[in-house]
Amino acid sequence: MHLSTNSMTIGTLAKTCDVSAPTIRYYEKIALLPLANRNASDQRRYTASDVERLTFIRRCRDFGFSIEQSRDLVALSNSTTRGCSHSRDLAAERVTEIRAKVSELKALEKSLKSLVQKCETTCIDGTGNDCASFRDMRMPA
Amino acid sequence: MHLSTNSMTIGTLAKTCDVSAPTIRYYEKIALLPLANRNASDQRRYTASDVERLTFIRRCRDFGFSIEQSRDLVALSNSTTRGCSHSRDLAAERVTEIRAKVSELKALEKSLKSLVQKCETTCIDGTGNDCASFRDMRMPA
DNA sequence: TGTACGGGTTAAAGTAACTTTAAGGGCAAG
DNA sequence: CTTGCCCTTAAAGTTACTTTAACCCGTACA
Repeated sequence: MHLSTNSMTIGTLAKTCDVSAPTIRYYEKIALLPLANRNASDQRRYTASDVERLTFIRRCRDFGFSIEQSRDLVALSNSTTRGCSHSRDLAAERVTEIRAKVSELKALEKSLKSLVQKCETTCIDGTGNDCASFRDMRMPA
Repeated sequence: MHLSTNSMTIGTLAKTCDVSAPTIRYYEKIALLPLANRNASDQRRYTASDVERLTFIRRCRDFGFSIEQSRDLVALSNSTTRGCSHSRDLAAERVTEIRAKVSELKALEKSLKSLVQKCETTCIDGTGNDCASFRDMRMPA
């Protein structure tokens, strides 16, 4: 596999940035990535700047930003005239959301653990109908 | 609103169990709920046992079980012959998944916070291109 | 009596963010 | 020369619903 940084195949770009080739085509279709250059056989060829852009997008997605938010962030990160304070604010918002999600999940973990606990202490050999956990889960608010 | 527990409308069931009416119809379509009884005007009518079943499903979903897992759990919870150990195991698995998700999110929170931090200390008034955070995010692995 | 309102009904399309499938072309190695 | 891997496209599938369009029904009010 020849990986001259100046004309990577989609497969190479995919491996380099750790996304799938269909996802790259999908990103192109929704214009998150620009239309790729093509070689004589009409195959997409990519360069180092594509690696950078896709890596940036991948990071955004890893950070939990939506496609549309990632699109904004790409635009902001390429802007020479606008500051990055908007991006900073977006990131700060994400931090808040993530904190909320973490507490939510912790509460959920606790509930589930007590469900398991109850199941273990009250109905190890019982039937579903007798299971205390199930009984409680069928009770409306 | 007459809410004789013996013939609730879909709207009443929805409110009681805190799910939307379209969702109830959807659950019926995918056979997570049985075909509802109809009144003379062909409208769905529900009873207390429907409230129990839907509440149970709602709980499963709140616990983060997929529709298919919830379907299993409903079947298990209604079984008179099979124990609930399988459900207990499913719940225990969820706990593990949730723990992993929590650590993941915490790590993410940390990264994002340092991103915000960097942005604040190095480029409050800079352009996107100069922003240290952006620069780093474009660097492949 | 008429009509406006707040329910209910259906099927179908939209959503996010891809993944999977089908059906095919190109090219290098064995 | 054929096997195998990579590439191409468009379209359908996925999850768990939500939204929309177009309609029916019973009742409360003027």
